[in-house]
Amino acid sequence: MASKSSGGRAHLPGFFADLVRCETRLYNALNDRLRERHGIVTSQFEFLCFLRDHPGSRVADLAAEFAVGIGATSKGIDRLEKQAWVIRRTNPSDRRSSLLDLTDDGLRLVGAAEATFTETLTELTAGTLDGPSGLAAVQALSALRSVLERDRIGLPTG
Amino acid sequence: MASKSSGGRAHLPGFFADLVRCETRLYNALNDRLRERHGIVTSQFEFLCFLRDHPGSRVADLAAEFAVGIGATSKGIDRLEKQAWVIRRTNPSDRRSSLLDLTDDGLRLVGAAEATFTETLTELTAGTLDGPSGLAAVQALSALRSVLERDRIGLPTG
DNA sequence: TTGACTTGGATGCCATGGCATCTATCCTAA
DNA sequence: TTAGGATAGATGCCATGGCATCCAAGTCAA
Repeated sequence: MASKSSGGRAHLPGFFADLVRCETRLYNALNDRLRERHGIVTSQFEFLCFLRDHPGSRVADLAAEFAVGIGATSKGIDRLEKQAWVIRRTNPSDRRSSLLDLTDDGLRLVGAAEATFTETLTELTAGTLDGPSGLAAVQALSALRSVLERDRIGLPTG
Repeated sequence: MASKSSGGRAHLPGFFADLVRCETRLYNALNDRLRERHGIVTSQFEFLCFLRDHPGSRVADLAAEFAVGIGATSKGIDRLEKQAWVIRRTNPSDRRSSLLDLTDDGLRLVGAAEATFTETLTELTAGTLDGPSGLAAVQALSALRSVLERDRIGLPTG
């Protein structure tokens, strides 16, 4: 009662539980579909999308975007490169790093996978995010994400 | 334009990205705090909370709740049992399964960890979930979770 | 009762991520 | 120029989760 907005605080634990459960189940369901239709999983789809939208990124850029470790990111790119969806180009202005780009195959793949992704997500969330409350949810999560990124919250060590 | 509520559909991919990024970073940050102060990670905290609130649950109940595989759940309980925070009691009415309960140590642990958990979460989300828009977000995620659970979306195989 | 089938969950193998470590490269100051 | 430190990221070890498999126990029909 004494603190302002204490009404919101009270269900923070519930909010977190819902957040994690939604994420887990959507991620699992998208994994199934993407694997079945395109032979990739959601994390790979996200890497490919990012590289399409940010060509010439470095491993560290992906790691920061997705809040995963550098090592894991490097290994993830290894796997995408092994499939010839991504190429590492030596960075001409800093030979410690590489610049990452999609191959033509990678570009085709991400286009096809994106259709599956959007379609599946639409189907899974049908109805529940329409309307003003859904819009508010979308905006609130976006705001929360911005704050977490600004404060560099939850970045793994390496 | 032709479809109703198409305005919401358009940013579904963005919504998903924000959802996953928030989840990842909050989970990472909570892991750090809980590990440092109590020697557990967030997934263990969640298991312990569930067992406190649902004593006598079976492995399958936890698996369903958290949308993880039975095998992974069994191994997670192994680890909690090894620390003497949880005990398996043979189920008198079905000897294939065990009933799970917190020990006194487990009960003390979950109480202490809960304070850290709520405090950290409050700190990390400070401001962004207050107000009517935040409340709507909380409710929308809760509704989405209900639908995903009702339709058994995203449950792993084993 | 018993034999076929189902179910709960324990276990093993593999893939992935965190973290520590290592190397190559870059930067800075003397 | 070069020595000391910082940085990018590749690699190795370990922990965890998915999935397949296996076994014990339950169910049901004949």
